[in-house]
Amino acid sequence: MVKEQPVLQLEDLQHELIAKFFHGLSNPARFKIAVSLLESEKNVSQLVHELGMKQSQISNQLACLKWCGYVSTRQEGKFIYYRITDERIRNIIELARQVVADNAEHINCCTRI
Amino acid sequence: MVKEQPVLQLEDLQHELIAKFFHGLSNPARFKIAVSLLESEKNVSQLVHELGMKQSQISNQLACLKWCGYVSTRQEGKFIYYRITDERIRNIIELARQVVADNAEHINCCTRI
DNA sequence: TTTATATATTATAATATTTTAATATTTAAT
DNA sequence: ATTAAATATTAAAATATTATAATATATAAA
Repeated sequence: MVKEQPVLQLEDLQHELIAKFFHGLSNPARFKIAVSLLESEKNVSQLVHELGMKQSQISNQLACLKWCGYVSTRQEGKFIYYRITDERIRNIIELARQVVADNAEHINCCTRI
Repeated sequence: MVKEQPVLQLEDLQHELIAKFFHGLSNPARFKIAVSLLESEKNVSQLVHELGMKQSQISNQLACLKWCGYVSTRQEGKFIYYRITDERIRNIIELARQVVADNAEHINCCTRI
């Protein structure tokens, strides 16, 4: 009666982690940064210009993505280049793109999210 | 000079839709509901008991998931059964589970998300 | 060693999301 | 027709997230 509790808690924790993982990709700014970095590694200034967002937002969202392991960095002089750490991110985004393509209207008009 | 603008805007919109799609799975309650429904279709009461959440939360999150096309329903008397609409959701979650398994520490300790 | 440029950090105001309680609606059984 | 059970909706308080401006830090060039 008590024995299964720890397993359930672990599973619960795992689910919360995965939800948190999705949360990383759930913000439009972060998502666009991730998609852009899938193309090639880029430094902060390049992202600022390409995406037209404020530098502080790009930096903040990059910090978030890095902290969660989505992206890694390398320094080259003054510049810091960001790249996608795990190529499986590409697969996940591609799958999501397909699902969304078939459900765009639904998702677009949803006002509860 | 002006010609490419609409394409960029469309792509931007598409990215926002995909981010919104991820947002659907980014809430622990919604994510646990989705995972549970992958196992089999379930009615609201069953989810309430299984997940130990308030009925109004389950209903609200189900409405959200339904609105966005993640789940569909069928009625059987007083009961409304929910099921996952698109099996590709399963693949996306499975991929995410793998990535998270290799990055659990990172994601877990992330305080910026 | 100043200065300029690139990036990071912090604080905060604005906004969005989540949870909950209360209430409404729907359906089936009495 | 009433009642009870299942589900949905609403509104509001609590909480979390986001965007921005201001500031700090780090690096390289002058």
